[in-house]
Amino acid sequence: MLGGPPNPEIRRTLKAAGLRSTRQRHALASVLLRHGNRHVTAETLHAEVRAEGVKVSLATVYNTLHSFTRAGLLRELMVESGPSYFDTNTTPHHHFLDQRTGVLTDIPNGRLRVTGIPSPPESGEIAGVEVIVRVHSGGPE
Amino acid sequence: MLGGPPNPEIRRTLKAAGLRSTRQRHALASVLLRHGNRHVTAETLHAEVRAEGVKVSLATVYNTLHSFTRAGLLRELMVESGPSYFDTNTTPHHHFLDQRTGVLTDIPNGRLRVTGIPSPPESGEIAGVEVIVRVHSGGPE
DNA sequence: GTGTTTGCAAAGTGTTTGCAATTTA
DNA sequence: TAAATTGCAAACACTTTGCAAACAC
Repeated sequence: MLGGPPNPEIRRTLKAAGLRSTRQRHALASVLLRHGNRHVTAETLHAEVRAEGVKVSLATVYNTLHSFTRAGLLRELMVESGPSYFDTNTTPHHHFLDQRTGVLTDIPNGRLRVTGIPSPPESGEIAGVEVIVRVHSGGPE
Repeated sequence: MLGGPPNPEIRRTLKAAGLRSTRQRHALASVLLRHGNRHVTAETLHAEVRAEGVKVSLATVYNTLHSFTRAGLLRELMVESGPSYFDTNTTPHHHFLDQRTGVLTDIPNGRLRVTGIPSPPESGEIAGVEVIVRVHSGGPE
């Protein structure tokens, strides 16, 4: 399903990000951007492209995830110990973290507000605010 | 400064937490609880007790940090890739993270509010809300 | 004395890196 | 063909673990 000819739209996306369109990057971008918002780790993404028959090394998956992040195509989330997550939703938003399953879910940018932030120490500027709402779901009955 | 006789208050704290008062745990607790709120990693704490002349292995520091966390004496923060931080302030509060220096600072429990959290997926219950305010400070002139 | 804790070294995870071979533009 | 990218294996940072010796109660 992925060995075919390059998709011109993905090629354009990579170009626009200043990245050469290689077979590996194309396959990764294609999987990442195929559905809506996703939270992947290097391992899960690697498994996914390989399952489609594309040969990519794990090191390349790491490199590519970072390139994509630098290019603004992804956002990196360091939520727990364990692997980093990469979020295909790069707009400002926050997350639910299910403590039992480890699953991350977007909190849609909407009603959630953080107010009353005091001014930062060291005369610094606020670069971003991240909210994690830890949830414990009741497990399967 | 730390090789002396055990401090009875620290012994009591450990006892109350259901932990035997060993030389190592006593030294670690003593350093941790000496000043106000602190953010330590296993490495920084290890260096600190050893600088006081107490011999403790790094493995024991890790074990002890987790015991203390389980006992409610510390709170673990996983803020970035890199090492875990342990916070001696176990009351609900949030943090500034200086992106340049990596330094964590408490946001005192006060005006900061998170409002408009939608109900969690999977009929889960909210177990906690964590806010990280990323700050970029202007570096030393 | 008995069960707990320690320290070491080894193993484990997740990630990065050096570098030769390959590929892209 | 020049510059970028890949893949491998080795290195890396942080953390956990197995187990014998040491220790607290």
